[in-house]
Amino acid sequence: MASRVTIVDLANQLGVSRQTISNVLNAPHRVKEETRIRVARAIEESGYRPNAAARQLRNHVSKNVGMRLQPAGNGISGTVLTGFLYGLTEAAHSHGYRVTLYCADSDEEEISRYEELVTEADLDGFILTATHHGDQRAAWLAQRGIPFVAFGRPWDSGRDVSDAGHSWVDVDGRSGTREATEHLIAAGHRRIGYIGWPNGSGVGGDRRSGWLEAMTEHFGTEDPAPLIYAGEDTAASGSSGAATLLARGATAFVCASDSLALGASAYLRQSDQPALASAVVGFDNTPVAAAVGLSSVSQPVESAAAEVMRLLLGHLNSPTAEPQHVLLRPRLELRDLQPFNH
Amino acid sequence: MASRVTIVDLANQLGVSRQTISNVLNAPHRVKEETRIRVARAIEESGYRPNAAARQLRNHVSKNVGMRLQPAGNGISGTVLTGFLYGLTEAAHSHGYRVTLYCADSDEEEISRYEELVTEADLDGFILTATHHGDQRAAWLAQRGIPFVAFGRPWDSGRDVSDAGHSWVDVDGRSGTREATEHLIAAGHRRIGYIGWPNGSGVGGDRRSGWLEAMTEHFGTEDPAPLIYAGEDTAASGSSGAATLLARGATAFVCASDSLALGASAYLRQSDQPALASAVVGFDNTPVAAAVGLSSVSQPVESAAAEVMRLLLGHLNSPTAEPQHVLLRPRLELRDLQPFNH
DNA sequence: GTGAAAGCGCTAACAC
DNA sequence: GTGTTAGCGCTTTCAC
Repeated sequence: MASRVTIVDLANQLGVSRQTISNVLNAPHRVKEETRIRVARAIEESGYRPNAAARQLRNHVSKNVGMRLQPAGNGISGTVLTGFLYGLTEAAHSHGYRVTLYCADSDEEEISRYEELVTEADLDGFILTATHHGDQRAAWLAQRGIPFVAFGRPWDSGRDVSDAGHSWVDVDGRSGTREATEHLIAAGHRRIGYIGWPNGSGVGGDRRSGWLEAMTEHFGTEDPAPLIYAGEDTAASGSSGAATLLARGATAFVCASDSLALGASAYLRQSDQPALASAVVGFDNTPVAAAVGLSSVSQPVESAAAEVMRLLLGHLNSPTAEPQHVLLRPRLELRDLQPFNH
Repeated sequence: MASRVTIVDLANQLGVSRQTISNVLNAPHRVKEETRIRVARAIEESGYRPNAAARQLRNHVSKNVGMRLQPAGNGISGTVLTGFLYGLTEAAHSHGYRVTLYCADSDEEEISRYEELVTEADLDGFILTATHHGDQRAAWLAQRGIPFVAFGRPWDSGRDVSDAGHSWVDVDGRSGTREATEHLIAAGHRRIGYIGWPNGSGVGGDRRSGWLEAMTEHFGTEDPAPLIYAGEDTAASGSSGAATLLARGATAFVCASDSLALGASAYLRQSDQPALASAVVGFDNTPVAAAVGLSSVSQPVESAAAEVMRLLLGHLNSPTAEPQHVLLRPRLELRDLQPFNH
């Protein structure tokens, strides 16, 4: 038991009222400079820390924000989530906030968790992932004036609904695949294939559109359809994609994920044009990409987290703040392909 | 603002004292059955939730446990961490606890974070990862009687120091590679190679020993050294390992990681014995393994988290509880190798 | 600019 | 068994 020093101890010790200590901390301008310095120094030396519970009881503010953790497989998980969470925790800390985690199996359950966390633990705000148009959670929170920011644009059956009435931060997948495509164009490629997922996923469509944009811009009139392959998110599907598109004359490949890219590059390495294996770009810059030396579009997850926190603070500090949207540019991580199958 | 109903509202409404309400919640045996039921029902109907801050202020107990998030690359991260965190959050919730995250760049910084989180936010306990012998953090916490449990045995320059004076939960890597090896033996293999990391890492040594044990047990007298390959944790290194060991007559491969296994299987597929590619087993069952259809040893991270929480609760409820150690068996996830490079 | 009073919502201790 | 008293540590009035 560290003997906790309270505001009263400090006040007695300094011969001032506890209110003065409180003011030094919360409203420094109301205190005479001289007193302020004397008190501040004493706080420093004594190791006094204002008790969060007492503050929370008084203010109904916990300096805590909540984020739901999805079971593996749903929404973001793995490396991207880890990086985001790390960034979020750091950003929160640097603003005097903490991050509380919670789980839920459905949106309904998440809402009852909100109810619990807000009334019981006074959580100040939330970070949402995987929002969609007409999201019950967003509506529930908005209706009660509980601040929140989404990581990820709200998608609705493949369409981006950026005009949603709430703040969000996202990574611009389109810009990422566009940059990847342009990199390949600059390297002399002209027939660049796109290996992705079937229509319907917002993220998938977004990533595809960057490739499409670059291709259209540079090689305007050609029909892009023959250079597109869509399948499930596995390496096997990536291989099939590479095989299919190679047969159609593709010499380079932009992929919607590292799994697809892994399969594509593996296929190419053992094809009759193994050099093309290094003309494959993946997405998300997962550890696989690093392990095999695959170029990949890297999401700036920590910056995204910092932005999320920044917007959330805006809402926390002024409840009437307008929703804001931030779209971050990913970075193309270029690597030399490791000759890992020979 | 949801109109919060407090213990006083409820007491007035029911015509009992607030203490009775409190008793129904915290010491039901002291309340007459009839009253208890009446109060319990009213609690249910009114949606009353005891305020955490008030409770915390009174009890110096926050019903919150803390866990440090490591920046990507250090210690566990990615899928394993995500799964563990999810399991931890669920387990905590089911016992009425919440999980608070924090960051630190070093052990020293983590300790100052403890100080802050304990005195300021009344965190009740902590989960440690990557503990080692003579860990400052463990000593600091133990000295102050702050409950904690480690995920991972304390390793000291490659040696397991299971006798550490604190509770831990870990996954038995040895048992995992042993099972993988025995699976391959049962499939008719005899010369089974091990592709791992250089000596020095506790986890690496642990995983290697399972293979060694199984080999020694089944093929006693043979010198295992020629069947071992050690390199960095990349697919390229896995390929080199497979090439080297294949030349020495290996027909199957147990790997310390999925990255290594990925490289090994890719190498084998394009070797003159492509069928051997399916005689490769990885470790950690990451998304790569799933994507390429690689068999892999899977850590029961959610059970590990549940166990961590169970031990932590033990310490939370009785501060004098003896340290306990739990070693969990991983599971061999068998997959049919996808022909992803053709 | 500083101090005094009051109360946030809860529970341990005690009295009834 | 149930009610009363007191106080956890803090901050927002309001006097001074």
